[in-house]
Amino acid sequence: MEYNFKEIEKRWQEYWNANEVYKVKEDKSKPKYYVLDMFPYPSGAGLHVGHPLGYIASDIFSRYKRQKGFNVLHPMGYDAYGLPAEQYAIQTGQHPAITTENNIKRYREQLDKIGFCFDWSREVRTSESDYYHWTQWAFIKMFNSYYCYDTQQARPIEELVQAFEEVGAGCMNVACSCELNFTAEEWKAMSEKGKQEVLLNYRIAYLGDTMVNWCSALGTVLANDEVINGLSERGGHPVEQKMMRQWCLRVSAYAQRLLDGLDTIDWTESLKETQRNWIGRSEGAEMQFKVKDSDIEFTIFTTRADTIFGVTFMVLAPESELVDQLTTAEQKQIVEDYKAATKKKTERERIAEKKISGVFSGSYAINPLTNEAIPVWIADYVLAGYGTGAIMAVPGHDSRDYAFAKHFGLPIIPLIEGCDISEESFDAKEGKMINSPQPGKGIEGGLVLNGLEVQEAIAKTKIYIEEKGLGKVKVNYRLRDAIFSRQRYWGEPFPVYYDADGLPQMLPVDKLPLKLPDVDRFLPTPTGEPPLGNATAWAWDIVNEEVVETSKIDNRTIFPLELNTMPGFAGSSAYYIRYEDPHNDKALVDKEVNAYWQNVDLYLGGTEHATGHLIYSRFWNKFLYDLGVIQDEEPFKKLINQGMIQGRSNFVYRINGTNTFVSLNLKDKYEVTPLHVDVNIVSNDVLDMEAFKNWNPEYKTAEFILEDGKYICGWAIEKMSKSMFNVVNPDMIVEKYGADTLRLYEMFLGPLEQSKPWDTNGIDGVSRFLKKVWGLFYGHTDTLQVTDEEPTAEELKALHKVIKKVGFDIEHFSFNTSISAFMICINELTSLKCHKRAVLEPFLIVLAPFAPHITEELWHQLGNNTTICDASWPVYNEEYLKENSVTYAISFNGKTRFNLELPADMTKEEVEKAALGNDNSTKWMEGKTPKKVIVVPGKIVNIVI
RNA sequence: GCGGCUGUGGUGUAAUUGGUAGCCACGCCAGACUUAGGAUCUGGUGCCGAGAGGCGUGGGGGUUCGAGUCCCUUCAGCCGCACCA
Repeated sequence: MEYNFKEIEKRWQEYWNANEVYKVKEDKSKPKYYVLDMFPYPSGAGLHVGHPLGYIASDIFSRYKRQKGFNVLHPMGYDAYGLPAEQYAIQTGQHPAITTENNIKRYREQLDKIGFCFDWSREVRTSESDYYHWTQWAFIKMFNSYYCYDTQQARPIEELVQAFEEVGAGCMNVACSCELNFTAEEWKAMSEKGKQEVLLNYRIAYLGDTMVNWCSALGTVLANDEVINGLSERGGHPVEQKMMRQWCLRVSAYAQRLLDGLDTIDWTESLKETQRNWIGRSEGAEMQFKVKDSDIEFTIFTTRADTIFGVTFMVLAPESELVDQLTTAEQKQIVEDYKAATKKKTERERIAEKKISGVFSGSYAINPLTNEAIPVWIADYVLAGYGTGAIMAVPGHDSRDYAFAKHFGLPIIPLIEGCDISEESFDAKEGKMINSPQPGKGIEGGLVLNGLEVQEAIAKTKIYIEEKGLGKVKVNYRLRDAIFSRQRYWGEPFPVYYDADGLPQMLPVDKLPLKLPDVDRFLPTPTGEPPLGNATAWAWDIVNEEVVETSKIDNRTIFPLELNTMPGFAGSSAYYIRYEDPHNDKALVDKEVNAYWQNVDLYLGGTEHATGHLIYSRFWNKFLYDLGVIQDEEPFKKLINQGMIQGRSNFVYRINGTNTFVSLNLKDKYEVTPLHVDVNIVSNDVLDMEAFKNWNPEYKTAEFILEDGKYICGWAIEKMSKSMFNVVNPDMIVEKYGADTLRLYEMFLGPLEQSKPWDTNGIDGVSRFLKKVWGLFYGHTDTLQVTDEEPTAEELKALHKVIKKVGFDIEHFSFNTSISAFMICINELTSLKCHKRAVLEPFLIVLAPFAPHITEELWHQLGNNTTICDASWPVYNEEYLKENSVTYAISFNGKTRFNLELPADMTKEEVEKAALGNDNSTKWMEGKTPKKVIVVPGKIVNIVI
């Protein structure tokens, strides 16, 4: 009987669906385990073989955990809002909801074929209103919260208002956009509008004027992580900096917690490091510098407070507000020109140019420690967005300041003993300080750093400036607030309207969800408003508390709704929580349900989300934790990044000017052009010539120069993409080899976390293996090959070896080696014909879930009435593995010379004796007596002569 | 520039975590069965050497009886951050 995977897989797929085998409920009698995959964006191209890699791994792990007695939550859903569907809509007029629906259908079909154990009853889609209801709800909560640094958590905004009424803003240690200082009286004197404007500086979701990444090609702003080297991540369009009023999330308030949290989670070091870089904590000090002959004072940030005596000039970012204040009349023209020139350049150009430029402002600042006057320059190498947009320049010990000083002939002072600054600055934070000014000479206090190590000097200077009130210790973060508005249609609408004062107001939460309205065109309105401006039914009737059609309104108080939509990361930030309680219409998640499922135990997905989704999601989660909605501060306990599957392209070589193609190893004899050929008509690099002729009319008349009667194609590793004809579709593999083969092969390809090219060439190995498994049960007959014989000791040993190894490897996410181990086991068990075969079933269920159909009959013969899916992992018994003999490697002076098989229960002394007392040893010892004999039990005996 | 990761046969990889390097596969070679083979089965396959034997985990050095594994150094590749003060 043939191994008929098509029939087997179809039958099981139907069985699973009909019986809802993988549906899970909270079950307090079992420990929970939560396995999550990063949900896919359902693109029009469907899945290629790279997509299921992580899903297969998580599926194996889920099935394993389930067999180990855990109640496993393993859901799946769709990140359904996003740009591609909208771009497609703009081009074709097809509504994104329709394309998305179609794509999801296709995805589901493909996923089902591969045989995953997802609980589809918990499916979520970010574009469904009962899902984004809770995205909008969280946004409102963020709007109504501020961040308190003292308690390190989000607090209700009412508390802040109360504090303002009682003590004003002076001594509040809270996160805000710009530091404000007002008394309780001043606060009370403000108008309601004024108060609201002030509060926007504190809210966690706030409307603020910020420099944004504006991408005119996409017609929207983008978050920092969506911009790579000055180009948009999607589409690669240029991005410019622009000041715009946008919704933002105060992610920066959580910087320290996002950093600290990394130490509590089990992620790869490289990913944590990427996040640390992105958060970019730096400890330093802020110092005030007075401007000579003026009342103006400005603040700089430095991590090298110890270099204060080496400051020879100051630099302001051209965008800094101080520039206008500090520019003297005679420098005005030159400064204006410089500002204009800088503005014209994109950030990308500025970085790429690497040309030193800058102008003198005409003003001088006073070094607060030496009272010396130092020139203030304006240069674009200082960024407005980081720190205070102003620096003290220490050319002796900072390479950028050094280059600037050399270029403009400014003085350079060395501050560290023995450093050579004739060619370059000395940036290292090590060495003994020199060149502190002598105390007394009219210098206040007198800070002397001479002789101190750099680190000591930094600490001493910080203390000094705090004591003297010259500045304060400050921690700076690179992490910016997230810009949360997109001028796009296909996203979550904001639950926001604007009142008569133009102030943003939240919709009442009981009116959520605010549904995305229909529009007939997806481009911005003629007046330049976002696409939602095309909706006729898009205003808020405050009296009747409803969304109304503006065209039908007469004499009612209505206010315009926000026309921006939320960005992609809004919907993906808390989806894991929603899976726990997907149909709850009272809350994001029920508290008790959340207390049971908690956070994600294992999260699988690609590294590409390191600075996007994985930061936002942690932020969002921490915010919900602060609210008390969920019980865990971190969303994902363990994270595994599966590697990318690259494409393996094939080439044919056309002799120039002909329609003749020459095989790979003969091509050097001709002038040829390599051409991509569809990998699906190539097998083991051998071209199917008939298929090639039919592939493209151009090649209908193709002729071939063969080697050994075959046409051998060349190959290269490239990104998997349509244009390179190297896309391998999982459906085709399933069709040809079966889903179990696909699953096993994807795992067998190599370590999960490594990127690797897809190469269908090796798939025959696992395909043969599964046929062998089949043969193990059926032999060459149609009847099940089973006897009642007890298994032999050898068979039991093979079985228990594999129980141990496969279990261990799965727990360590080493799926390739666990499959290898299983293959060895099957090879060893070919003779096993007894009922113990049933023990193999758990392995099959975990690694190749359709295959247990093979033993379905056997299962019932054995009197089991549970479903095979409930099988439990076999109990490992060390006893069967015990060896009765051990092979020792006998070495002389560290060189192994022969092996010796000895009984396993020998003592060290007995082994030593046996090792020395044989002919081989006598030969190698050449009559000498051993100086030392080292016995490693069960492994090696080294005899030192 | 700073930080992280990775280097093993013709190929993908493995190594009980310091113990006979190359498991399991692909490919290749030989054989068997076949009208046929892109089917199946059996055996072989790190490199050099006719052989005994020697050499082998990017290179160099070290620790150790013993190193792919630990330490130092160097080279190559991939990834993240980057006029971040």
